[in-house]
Amino acid sequence: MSNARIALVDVNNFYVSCERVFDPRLEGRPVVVLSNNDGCVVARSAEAKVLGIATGAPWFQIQGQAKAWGLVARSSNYELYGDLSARVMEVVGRFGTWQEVYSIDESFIGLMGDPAQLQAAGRDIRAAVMRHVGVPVCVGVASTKTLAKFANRIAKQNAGLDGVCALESMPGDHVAGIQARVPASGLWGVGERTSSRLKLMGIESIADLKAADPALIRKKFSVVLQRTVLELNGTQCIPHVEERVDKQQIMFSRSFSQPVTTVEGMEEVMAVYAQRGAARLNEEGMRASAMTVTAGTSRFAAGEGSFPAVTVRFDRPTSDPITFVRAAVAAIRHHAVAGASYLRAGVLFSGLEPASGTEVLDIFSTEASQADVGGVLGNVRNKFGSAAIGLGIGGFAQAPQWSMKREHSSPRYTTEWKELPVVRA
DNA sequence: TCTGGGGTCCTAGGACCC
DNA sequence: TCTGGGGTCCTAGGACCC
Repeated sequence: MSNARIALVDVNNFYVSCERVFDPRLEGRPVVVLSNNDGCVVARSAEAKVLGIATGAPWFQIQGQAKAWGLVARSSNYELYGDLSARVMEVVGRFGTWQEVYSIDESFIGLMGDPAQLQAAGRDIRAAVMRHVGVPVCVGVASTKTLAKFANRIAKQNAGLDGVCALESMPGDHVAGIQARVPASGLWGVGERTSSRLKLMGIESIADLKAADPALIRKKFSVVLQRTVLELNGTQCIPHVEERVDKQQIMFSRSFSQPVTTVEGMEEVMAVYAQRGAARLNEEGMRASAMTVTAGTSRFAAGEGSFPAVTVRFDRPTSDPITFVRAAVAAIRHHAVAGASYLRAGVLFSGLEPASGTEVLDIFSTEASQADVGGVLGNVRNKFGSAAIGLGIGGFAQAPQWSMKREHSSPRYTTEWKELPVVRA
C-alpha cells in the first residue's frame, strides 16, 4: 500500500486570528467578527465560544452584554483576510506534493510517510505558518479527504494533540470509539437534512454510516453520500482539484443598512449592483450569457414577503455593464412590489466564458460603439477608488442611504498604503 | 429597529429530436 | 379504454460547504 496521504490544513477561527495578527491586545480576549452590515456573528474566538455565542447569532441580541463580557466585535475586513489567506496558502503549499485550496482558510495537500513522519510534518506546517504569517493552524492527516477532515476535527477538539492528528498514529479502537460517539452530522458533506433522514434508517453515528451498504445509500440518497461512505472506509472517491477551473457563477449580493420600499429605490439599487457585479465579471476576465436579478424582504418578518428572481438571457455572452444595468433595472421595475420592504438584492451571472480571444463584433449591436466600457470603468476604479466613477443613477458622489454599515472595521493593514500598521521602537 | 455572502455539485423533469 | 421509447440538453431547485 502506498504511503501517500492527504492532509487538511486550516486556520483556527480564521477571521479572528487575522484580526489578532495586527492587534495583539485581542489575544486571550473574547472576539467576534461580524458579517456585512454588522448583522450577525461569522467568526468567534475560543473565548467567545465559551461564552455560548453561536455562529450566526444576530449582533443586536448580543451587543448589550458585550461590555460586561469584555467582548470585542470587529466588522469583517475581507481585503485583510484575503491577503493573509494567500500568504498562508503559499506557506502550506511548500509542504505538499500537491495542493488544493478548498476555501479561504483551508487547503488539502498531499503528504508522504509513515504515521510518525506525518505527525512530524503536521507540526512543521504549524510552526512555519505561525512564523511566517502569525496565525494558528490545525492539521488532520488520513487516507481520504473525508477522513482528513475528520482527523482535523479531532486535532481541534483535543488540546493534548497540539493541533495535529495523523489518524493512523492513533490506536484503531480509539478511532472507532470516537466514530461510534460522534453523530454522522459531524462529517463533511452530511448536513441537517441528510442526517435526519439517516436517523430514520437507524444510522446515527459516523460508525453507523461507515458500516452502511454503499449501494443502498446511493439508491436512497445520492452518489454524494455514497462517496462519503466509501471514503470513511478508506477508498478515495473525491478527486483533487489542483487548479480551480474557471468559475461557473459570479455573484454580487448585499443586504441594505435600511429597507428600500419603492420601485424607484430598487431601480437605483440594481443600477449599482449590476455595475458591481459587472466589475467582478471584468476582474475575472469573463463574459456571461445570463444574469439573474434577485431581491428579498426579511426572512424573519411575518407574512409572505416578496422574493423576486428574474433571469435575463443575452443573445450572446457579454461583459458590457450598460447592457447589465439596463436589463437589471428593467427586470426589477417589472417584478418589485411597490411598498414591500426590501432588505437585500443581488445579481448572479451564469453561462460564463473567458472574455479574451474570440470576441465577435456585431455591427448591429449598440455594444460595438461602446467599446470596452467595463475595462475603462475598472481602470478608473483601480486608480481612484470604487466611488470614482459610475453609470447613470449608479454614479453617486456620496454613498446612498441604504449602503452597507461597517462600524467596527479594522484597517486594511496589508493592502492599502495609507493603512499600513505603524511600529514604534 | 436589527438575522451574511459566495460558491459547488447533483438530480429530476421538461423540451426537443429521431 | 388504449396514443413509443430512448437519448440529449438545459434549467430550477435541493443540499451542502465555509
